[in-house]
Amino acid sequence: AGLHVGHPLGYIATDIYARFKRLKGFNVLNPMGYDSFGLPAEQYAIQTGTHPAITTENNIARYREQLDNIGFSFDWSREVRTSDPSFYKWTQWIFMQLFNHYYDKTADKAVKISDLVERLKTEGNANINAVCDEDTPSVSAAEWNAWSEKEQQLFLLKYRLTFPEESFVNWCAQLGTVLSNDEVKDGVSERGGYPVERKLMKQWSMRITAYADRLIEGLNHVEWSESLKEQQRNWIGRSQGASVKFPLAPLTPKGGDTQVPPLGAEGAYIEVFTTRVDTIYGVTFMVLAPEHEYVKDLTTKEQKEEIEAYQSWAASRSDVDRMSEVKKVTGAFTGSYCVNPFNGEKIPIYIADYVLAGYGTGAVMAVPSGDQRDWNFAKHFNLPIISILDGQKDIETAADNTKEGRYINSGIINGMEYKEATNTLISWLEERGLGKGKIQYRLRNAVFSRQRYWGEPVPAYWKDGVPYLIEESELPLVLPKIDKYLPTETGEPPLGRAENWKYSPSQPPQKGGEQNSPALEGSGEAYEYELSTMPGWAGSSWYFYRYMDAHNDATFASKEAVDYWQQVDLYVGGTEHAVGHLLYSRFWNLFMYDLGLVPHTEYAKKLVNQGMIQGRSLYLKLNTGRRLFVDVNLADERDRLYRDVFLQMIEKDNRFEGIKGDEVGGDIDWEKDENGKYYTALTPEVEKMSKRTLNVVNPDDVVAKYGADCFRMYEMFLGPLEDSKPWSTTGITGVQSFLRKLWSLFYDLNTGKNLLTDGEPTPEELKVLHACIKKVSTDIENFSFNTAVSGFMICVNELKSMRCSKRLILNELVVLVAPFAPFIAEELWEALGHITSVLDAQYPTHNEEYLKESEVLYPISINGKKRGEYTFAADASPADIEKVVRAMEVITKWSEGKDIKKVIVVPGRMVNVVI
RNA sequence: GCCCUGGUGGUGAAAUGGUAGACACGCAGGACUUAAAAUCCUGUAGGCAGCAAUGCCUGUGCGGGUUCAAGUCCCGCCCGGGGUACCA
Repeated sequence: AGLHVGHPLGYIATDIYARFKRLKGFNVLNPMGYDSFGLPAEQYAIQTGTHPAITTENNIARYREQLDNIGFSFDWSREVRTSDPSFYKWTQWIFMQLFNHYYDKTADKAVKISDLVERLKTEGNANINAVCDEDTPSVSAAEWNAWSEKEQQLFLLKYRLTFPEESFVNWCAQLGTVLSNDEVKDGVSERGGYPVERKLMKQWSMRITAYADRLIEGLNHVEWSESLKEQQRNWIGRSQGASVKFPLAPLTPKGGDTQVPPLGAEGAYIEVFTTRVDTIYGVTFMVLAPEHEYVKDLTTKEQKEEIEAYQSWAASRSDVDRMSEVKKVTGAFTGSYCVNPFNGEKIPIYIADYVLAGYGTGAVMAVPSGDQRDWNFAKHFNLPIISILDGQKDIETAADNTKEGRYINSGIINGMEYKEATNTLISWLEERGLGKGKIQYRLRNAVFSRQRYWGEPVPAYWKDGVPYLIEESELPLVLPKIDKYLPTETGEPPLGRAENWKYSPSQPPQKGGEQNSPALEGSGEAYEYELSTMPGWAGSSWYFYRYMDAHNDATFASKEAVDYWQQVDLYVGGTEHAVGHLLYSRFWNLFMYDLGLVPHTEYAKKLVNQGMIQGRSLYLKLNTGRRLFVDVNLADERDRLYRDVFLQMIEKDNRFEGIKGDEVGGDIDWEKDENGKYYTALTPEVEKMSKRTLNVVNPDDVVAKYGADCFRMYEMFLGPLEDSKPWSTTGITGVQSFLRKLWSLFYDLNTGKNLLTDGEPTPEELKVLHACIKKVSTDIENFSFNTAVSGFMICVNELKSMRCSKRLILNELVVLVAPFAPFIAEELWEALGHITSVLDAQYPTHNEEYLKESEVLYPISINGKKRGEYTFAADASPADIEKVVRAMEVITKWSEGKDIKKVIVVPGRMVNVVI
């Protein structure tokens, strides 16, 4: 449907900034491109059979028209499209690099997998300190060398930065794709409302967790909003603590009849993760998640009924339920016990849904004296609460999570303070193999497969159950043609429909243009390509580098180009990308940095989150209680819908089928206006602009009515860029009349006569101009565009009241306005007699001399010596001056021997002396 | 619950710790006009006093505090928006 007025907000801001910097003499790269893979075009293809590439092409043409209408200074020669093979060639290339590297913790960077292979050959993996799968076994050089090719390759997958693995996904059979948690609402897909099931699938995964620490650390070096950085930190969720094994007390009697060997046997244990191992002597019970795998075997006969009832109740509760009932304590006793390894205390084991199966080990050691949730639980189930710190408050009324004080009732750490105690306990655990210091992250590896058509093909094929990459020289691996954009009958992704979608080492795929792989005539081996495609975030994770060298066919961007442009100085986008795109792209950037491909650990120096422009939608409330959105353009300015308009509308709109609106007394209450015409009052609501709510405002319409300059300035004038605000044109006349006033400095609006004069500017005129230069420049640098617009208004109003049409003044003013209102600036620039474009002008700098407030300077004598000058406002009254002079006498007396740097006097206030 | 944000006129909003409400909308009054539109001018936080110029008082969600001086900084609350994971 095209862009709405909310979309250009950020583009206008960056365009103003780009033009401003260009006028200041910088070489500015202000690009635009399209992240053009994705589900909408694919859904449309499924419905209509139109190839997504065609839909994409049409939409881009539409966007381009709208963008051109607003006067952006984008460098279109650098335009990128993520769905273009010449672009995704490099997305695939980066994927291959990820496959060919692993994360070496000692070097703290990505290292070639071939280096790993060399080491495995000679020393096995005993000394390899790398990020890898949890279940990676140790292997000696001899074992490695004895392995088959397949065994070796499967082993290497445990290290590669991208690798296939079996994982649970939200599978929606009707959409034929995997959905994110976000796309699933109440067990059905958000789009279409189809059922969603948990299904185990082989998915490509990205080992982003390898970069968790560096992703956190890097946040300290970028100018991003605190809230955004905080969101990323929380998403990565680093917590430092320890894992502790609690041996199980002998089971008496055993409840379940399944056999999980470790349970009840010698050495069986429950492992927990804790950030407060120092409180371990305060542990009085253990809580497992209801879904914990041990629960069944831990439950005694007597408790079986209660536990099972609790488990099924917990399973029925949604996350929303769990969160809204934070204060209600629930749980059940399993009947079993474990043992505190430090003091041998017998600890009862409970289950409760405040412990989540998906985080840590799904088990918590409960310390009611130090944790409020544990405390509530202990009170509810009448469990003991032991104080373990002498600094702790009264633990009979509430828990106290302090770390202050010395430990009591705490065995080997009695008398110690926090740090020493923690270290002592961890060493104790590590010596006995009962636990260790551990850092836990919330961040999970990122699933990198989509069972869709409209995405980048993964440049890999399968041979004997092992994935191999195609040759780099064979890139791009172009999407094949398929007959329908749906999964195959056997449940394979859409690419499974492509004919001859196979890799043949002897006959590599042809390059350029959409095609299937060559027909595999006669001889030669052929292997199945990977059938899933890459997710939407693949192309968007590195595209900013492509702008630097958009047409390079030899590399993603030449070294010269990357060295020249370095990094993104200013990145404007919405907060919705906080933990998706903005995290993945930082991850890829760090990886590319490790490979020496890019010069910075962070690719975006400054990031600004623009707010959302919301729409005002209108509801029609029917007498039946139904609420229907009505196109905002059909209502009048008082939000009234007239009956004649309504009757026309319902003919075209099938949502109104069966609704009686053509007579009084039908489903709608009609009222008569002053002229006797029937209308009904609509109810307004503010929300996101969307097709569904029929509240979309097209920038083309605003531009047609007020002009692009006015539209640009008004969007800026609405308020701070970061704020969300509803769209409304009520104030646009203010900007419109500003532009008219600006014009009227050059031409008489009635006669069209040129008013320009050649006189020398007066000090007053210079002051007005230079105040404007100063204000507007600093406002742009601070991204305060709304106040910059105010600055223009003040300036023009003052020049107008001075009747100043002097070329020397207006010349500068036009350049100042040019970033905001490029069209009118160009015309006025020409009116001033310039033959070049205003784009080639130089941005003026202000001169403080012209901004001085006063004419009267009073020397101030301190300790008998002249120490400086004091400036009075020009309109200061003699009485005020006298007051100050008297004050200065007092100061002089008081300041003997002190070094006075500055004296500030505010009328009606105290005198401020800076020493 | 936790994290991040924000709370200022009728409205959108301004204010490096220094005369709160710039600028704009809206509204009211006036000028021009046969009239209207357009345009221009004046006024516009609240209260009290005054014929008036003007003067005084109160005001930035609530309660405290720091400071010569607080919308701004600190502490404790209340409410809105965004995020989230009851994360041990």
